[in-house]
This record gives sequence, structure tokens and C-alpha cells, in this order.
Amino acid sequence: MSGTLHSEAYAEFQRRLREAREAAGLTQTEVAEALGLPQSFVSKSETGERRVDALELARFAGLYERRLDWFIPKLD
Amino acid sequence: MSGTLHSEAYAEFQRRLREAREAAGLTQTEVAEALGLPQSFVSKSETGERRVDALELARFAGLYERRLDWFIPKLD
DNA sequence: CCGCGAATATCCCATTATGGGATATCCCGT
DNA sequence: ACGGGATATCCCATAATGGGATATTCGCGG
Repeated sequence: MSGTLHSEAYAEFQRRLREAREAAGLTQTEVAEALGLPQSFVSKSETGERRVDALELARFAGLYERRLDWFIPKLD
Repeated sequence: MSGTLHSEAYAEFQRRLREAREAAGLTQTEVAEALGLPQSFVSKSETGERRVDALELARFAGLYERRLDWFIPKLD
């Protein structure tokens, strides 16, 4: 199922991840610091260089104040 | 952040993943077939042998009829 | 246009995770 | 204790990841 990373659904997911961060008025560096991770981690998460697992998404969602569902592209 | 897989939070997450499946009255094999994946995939997801990314969780959640938030252990 | 500093993306590659068919185990009703 | 369904483990070639360092892009003031 790993291959799914480069599907349209993932692309949309990544787009939302970025959109939510920007809407929250945060830079990747700020998010990185808040989570105690390197900036490249945030960048990779948003560009699809790496997968974002369930609990990681939950942390992003918390920071951005969004429900988890908000990030999931509906249908396929 | 990968290391987090063996944290208490993940353990709880995995517990819920299984709980939801059982509550839905499905076996790992049935879920596997529904998702077009091997049974070992479902087993590994529930035992923490592998990470469950955001979109994968969404598929499980769909099958089990649960909100994504339901799977996320609150706090810490 | 040019220059800067901030913001974001890429490199690199040793280390670690993953896929999934096959097989072993576990679990439980009878 | 047996039968068989349900779940866990094996194995290991292949693919993903981490993260500091570095490159690139983006705005914007002058």
C-alpha cells in the first residue's frame, strides 16, 4: 500500500497539510520547533517526500486546530 | 519521529484499531480482502509491526464506521 | 532591477522499515 | 484433545527515513 504515496489522494492530502499550516499563520520552522523536529521533516511531509502517519497527523491537526477529517480527501 | 511507533500512544492507537474492527464484526482476513491487501498487513497494523499512515487510517475508519478522531489517544 | 534575509526544498546515504506469501501459533467450541 | 478459523511471525530483497547541511526560491524594500 506504500505506493499510494504518489497518488492523487496523497497529493491532495499534502496540499491540505500546507494549507492548514499557512492558515494557522505558521512557518515550517515554527511548526518544526513546536514539534521538536527538523524543518526538513515538515517540508517532506508537505511535499510527499515522506509519509505522515496517523499520530503525526494528529499532532499537526492539533497545532493547526483542524479536525483530522479535514485533511482527508473524500472519495478514492 | 519514527521511533514513536513503540510509544504508549501508539500502543493505545493499535488497541483501538483492533477494537474498532472487532466491534464492526470483521476478521483481519475480511478487512484485508475489502482493502485488497494481505492479512499480514492488517495484523501488522494492529500489532505495531508497521506504521499506519493518515490515508490508510481513513480507509480503516471508513470500513469500521468511526471518525478518525476516535482512534487518536488524547493527551501526551 | 538588485540585494537580502526568510522560507522552503534537496542532498546524501547509513540506518531502519516494509511487503507479502508462506508458515507457525493461538484460540475456542464441542 | 481435535479441527479449523483467526492471528502472528518469518524472511530478506527492496524501499523508505532522518536530519544536518546546503541549495533554491520567494518577497519585498530601496
